[in-house]
Amino acid sequence: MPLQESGEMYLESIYVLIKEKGDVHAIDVSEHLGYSKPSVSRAMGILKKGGYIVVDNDDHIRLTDEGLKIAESIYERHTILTRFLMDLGVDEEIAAEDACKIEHAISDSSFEAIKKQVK
Amino acid sequence: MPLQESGEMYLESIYVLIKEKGDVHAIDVSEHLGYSKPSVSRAMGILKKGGYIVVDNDDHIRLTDEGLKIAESIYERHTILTRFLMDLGVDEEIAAEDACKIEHAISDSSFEAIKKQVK
DNA sequence: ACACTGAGTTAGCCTCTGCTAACTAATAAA
DNA sequence: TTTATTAGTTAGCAGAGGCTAACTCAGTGT
Repeated sequence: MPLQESGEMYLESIYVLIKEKGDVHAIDVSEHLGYSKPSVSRAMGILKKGGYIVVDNDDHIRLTDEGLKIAESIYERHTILTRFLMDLGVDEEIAAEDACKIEHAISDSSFEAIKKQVK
Repeated sequence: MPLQESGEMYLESIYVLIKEKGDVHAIDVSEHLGYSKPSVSRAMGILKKGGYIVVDNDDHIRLTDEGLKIAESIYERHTILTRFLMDLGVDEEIAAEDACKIEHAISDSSFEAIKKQVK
């Protein structure tokens, strides 16, 4: 089954945390997203089963190639959309919030069109 | 309780159908959105209870002032966002589809910023 | 050695929002 | 008149994705 919007959020979160601290546990994701531990635990189970992440014996969360590909693409959408809204004069915080909603929703063609605009 | 995203969709649909045909029944909403009759029936119950619509004895659906206010604002978002994406070169169909997702998600400030851009 | 803390999991609840099946009631057609 | 169609409703299922409560288990401190 294909990834839901929430799955993309979790992957993005993992990706960002790896960039920031190099080392991610479920608890970090939990704090980063403001979700409860069980919510994250279940989500990790789904991502594992889907082949998007791998969890080692020390509970380190790692992205698979597929997971990384998706996380990178969502993260790019996030940064570009945030920048785009900020360029239009929207406050950084609100821009990031809105980018977060849009990033999972729009088509490739709309995103590419906006991306061209930002450059 | 405040309106969910789906509630906004139904209101917008009712608004558009009133503009098109002047007269709306649940079955029209059902066909317009591609949802089953029971889904629409329940949604109408929720909108009624929330004071967004009124349904008369002949099952005509009518927007209340509050319902109209919201429907108009969503519809405006829809048209502006579609136009915006089309201005960037996105196909009309895809633009409308993406607008539909974005219109419920973004903040007023982001929308106003985009709106200024379109003018 | 025993108890506390922190992280992860399991079980199970809730809401939202789609769905089908099946009923009701009114109108149209044979 | 009896039947068929059309519209709306009721009952109940499914799955996504939050949540709390409570358990496990490892590492730390007294």
